[in-house]
Amino acid sequence: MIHTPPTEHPEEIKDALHHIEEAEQAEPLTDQERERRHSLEELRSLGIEPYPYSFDRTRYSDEAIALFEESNPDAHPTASIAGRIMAIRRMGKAMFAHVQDEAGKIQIYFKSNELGERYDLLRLLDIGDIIGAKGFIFRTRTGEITLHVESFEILAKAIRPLPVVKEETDPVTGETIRHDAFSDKELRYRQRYVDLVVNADIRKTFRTRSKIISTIRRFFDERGYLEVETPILQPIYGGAYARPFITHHNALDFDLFLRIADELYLKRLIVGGLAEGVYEIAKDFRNEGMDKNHSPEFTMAEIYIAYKDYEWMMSFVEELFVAVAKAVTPPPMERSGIGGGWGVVNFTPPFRRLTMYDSILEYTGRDISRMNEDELWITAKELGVGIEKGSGAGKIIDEIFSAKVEHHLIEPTFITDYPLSMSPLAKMHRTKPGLVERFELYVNGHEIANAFSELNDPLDQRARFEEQARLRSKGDEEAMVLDEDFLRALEYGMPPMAGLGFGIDRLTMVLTGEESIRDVVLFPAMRPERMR
RNA sequence: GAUCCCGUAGCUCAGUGGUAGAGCAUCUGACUUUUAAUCAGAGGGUCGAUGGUUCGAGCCCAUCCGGGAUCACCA
Repeated sequence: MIHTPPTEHPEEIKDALHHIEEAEQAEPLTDQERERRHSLEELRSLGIEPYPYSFDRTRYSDEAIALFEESNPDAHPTASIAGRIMAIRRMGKAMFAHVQDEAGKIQIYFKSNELGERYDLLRLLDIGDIIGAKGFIFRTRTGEITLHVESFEILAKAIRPLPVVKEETDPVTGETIRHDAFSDKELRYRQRYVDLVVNADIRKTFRTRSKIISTIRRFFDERGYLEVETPILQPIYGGAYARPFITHHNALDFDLFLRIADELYLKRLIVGGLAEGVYEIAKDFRNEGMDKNHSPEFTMAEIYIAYKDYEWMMSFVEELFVAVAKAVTPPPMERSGIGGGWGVVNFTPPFRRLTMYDSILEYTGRDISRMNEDELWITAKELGVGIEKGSGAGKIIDEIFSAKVEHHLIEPTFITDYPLSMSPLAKMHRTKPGLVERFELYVNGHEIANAFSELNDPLDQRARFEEQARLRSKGDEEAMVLDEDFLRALEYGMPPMAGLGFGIDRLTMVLTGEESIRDVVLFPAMRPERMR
C-alpha cells in the first residue's frame, strides 16, 4: 500500500490532480511545485493530514543538544522537537535531515527497520516541510549530536521550493561556510519570510532590534515614565521639518496627515500633567526620498520629561545608550564593520561633548562663532561647501557642519548649541545669544538622537511659528505649520522640560552593523510587485 | 528627480551576433551513522516586457517595468 509508484495514482489522487491542472492553467507550476502537490495529495490519500493542528514539542534544538551534553555519556535522553527541514540526506534504508527551529538546527536520523511503514512516508518529505519528531539523542560516528527518531509527524507540507543554502563547517576555524546564498536583495525584501528562514544573520539582526526596543522601554518604565499613544492621523502635522503623507477620512470628508513626529502631542500631555515624563515608541511617516538612511515609515522614540533641561538629558541619553549597547553587544561594547564603511564604535562612557562652533573650528580651523551672514557665506565658499542662494546664517552653518564635520564623528559624540533659526521648538540658550539649548548625538557619522530644552514661552513659540510661516510662503515646503491648538496648550502653562527623539532604525543599524535601513526593517517599502 | 550598474532554470551564476550552459535543488536507480553525503542517469527556459537593427539577437539600439548603487533632496 505504501509503495505506490508515482505514475499509478488511486482515483482520489487523480481527482486532486485535476485541481493541480486547473491551478496550472491559471499560473503554470514548476516541476518542483507539481511534485510537491503530488506528494501532498498522496499523503492525504494515505489518510495522513498534512496540516494538523498542533504538536507537543518538548525541546528546542539547542536544549536537546545541551540535554545530551549534560547527561552521562551512556544516557540517551529523549526529546521531541519541531521545525523546518533544511537539508535531507537519503541513504537508502536510513535518512538524515536537519531541522531548524527558533534556536538553531539539530540533525535527525531515521532508520527503516525501526520505523517500518512510516519510513516509506519519508519519500514524500521535502526541504522546507515542517515536521515534529520524537526520539532519543545520541552522537553519530562523525560526532554530531542527533535525534534518533522513533516517531514523527508532518506538521505542514511546503508546496513551494525553498532556496537551498548549503552550509559546511570549516574544520580549522569552525566557521560556517555558505555555498548557495539567497542573496537577491529584491527577493529578500519582498519575500522576507524566505529570507528569515534561510539567512540566520538577518534573524539575528531583527532579534537584536527587538531587544533594543524592549531595553529602551524597560529603561523608561523603570524610571517611572509613562508610555502613551498619540494620533497618527492628524489634522495638522508638526514637530519636524518634513513633507507629510496626506490621507482622507471619508465620514468626515476631510484630509488628514500622517504624523511626521509625536512631539506636539506629547507636550500637550505634559501640559495636562498626565505624567511628568511621557514617551512613545512608534512609527512616523515622511513623504520624501528613500535611500539607505531614509525610509518613508520609520520608528521613532520620543520622551519628554518635566523640570529637566538639555544638560540633564545629555547624561540621560548617555546612560540609556550605554544600557542598550550593553544589552545587545558583548563587552567592551564594540563592534567592527561588515563590508567596510563601518568603523569600530565604542559605547563606553563618557561620550565626547562638543559645541557646534567648536566642532567646526576643530575640523576646519575656522572660528565662525562671531561671524555675520556675509562672513559665513565667504567661509563656506572658501571651504568648498556649496550653499543655496538665500540660505540664512543657520542654514549655512548647518551645511558647513554636514559637509566638514559629520563624517568625522564615529565615536558617540554630543554636538551642542545650535543656531536658533534651525530649531523653532527649542528654548533660547541661557547665555549664548542666537543659539538654542539643543544637542544631537552622532555615531558613526550619522545623527541618531536630537534633544533640547523645550520652548515653553507661548509668545516666543508663536513668533517662531510665524517665522516658519514666512519661510513657507517663500516656498520652503518643509517649514513647520502653525498649530493654534498647540499654542493654546502652551498658553495654559507648560513646565520647563527636556525632550528627546531618536530613530530606532538608525540606532539598530549602528548596533548591528547593517548599512542600509532596509536591512533593519522587516518589510521595507517597495513598489508593488506584479505577481506572475 | 539625475546618473551608472543589474534582470538568463526553484536558488546562485557563466554565456561580447551563429543550435541556451554549470553547481545546488528536482525526478529515476543504488546505498542502514551521513553531513556541501556519494555514485549512475534524466527532466526543467516567454534569457524582465515591447518595439527596432540584422540573413540571424540572451548579446546591438530605443522605450517601458522592477531592483541596486551614487548624487540631489532630506531630521
